[in-house]
Amino acid sequence: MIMERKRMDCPALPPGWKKEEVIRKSGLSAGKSDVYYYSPTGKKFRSKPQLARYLGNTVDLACFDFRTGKMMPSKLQKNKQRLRNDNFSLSKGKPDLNTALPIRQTASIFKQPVTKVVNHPSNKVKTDPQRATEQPRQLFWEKRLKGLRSSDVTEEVLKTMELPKGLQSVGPDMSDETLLSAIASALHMSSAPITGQTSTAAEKNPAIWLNTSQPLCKAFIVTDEDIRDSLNAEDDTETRSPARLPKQKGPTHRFIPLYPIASTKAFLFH
DNA sequence: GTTCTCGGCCG
DNA sequence: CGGCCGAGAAC
Repeated sequence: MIMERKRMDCPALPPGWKKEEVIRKSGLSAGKSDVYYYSPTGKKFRSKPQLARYLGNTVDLACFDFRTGKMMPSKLQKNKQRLRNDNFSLSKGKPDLNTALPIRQTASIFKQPVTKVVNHPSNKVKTDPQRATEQPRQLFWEKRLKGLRSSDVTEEVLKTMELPKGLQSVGPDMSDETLLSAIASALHMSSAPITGQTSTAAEKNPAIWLNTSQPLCKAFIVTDEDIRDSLNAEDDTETRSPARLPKQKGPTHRFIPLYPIASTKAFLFH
């Protein structure tokens, strides 16, 4: 009579890794269970530290739950380090969303917020009330969103989304992953229209011409058809299909979000 | 010898 | 209470 001795595939680990749960059948701890993992070569692992030692940097186990075998983003919050908070919460926009984005990262080992001085007794710069509330942002700060994933309320890590081919990245990191993070963040941070980088100069030399209030993507066009497709995709929560490639002809609307952003706790940050 | 299993420590 | 690992039992 073989109890649950199946070696199950473990999707959170690289292909070939198996997980096994063994119920203790006697002794004081009868009924408890032990969890083991098997590498593709068959080596047995019986603790998370042991697993981490073996995998090294190849897999980030920070949010890996050894017992369940799943990625649990809440594990990240373990850090007793104070949450750097609310540099963005003062800004207008979508206050109901619990999203704290990374603040400026400097060459120093400490992450330091910065304040823009817009008026000072010894200078004659006029206060621009519109700019005064705006937080200075680090150029290409979106790069640091790389590797971070969103999760739903059950803490399942969501599948990533495909982006329309018509969306193109700008800047030093052209990966789709960062592009998606940049756009999603832009939608959360402000109710202002998302246009992408409308200046073509930004594409040629983003370090100089980048509009930091817009995400790191080229300007794009959204058609009526794209909007219809996007709304249809909303019904299909399982296979959330990507919005279609923006067309360049026909009646066009700018400034429409391409996706209904998944109703999640959005991005969890380290 | 290796593998399996439960005890028990420690956080 | 649960994760981790030691060590005796089983093979």
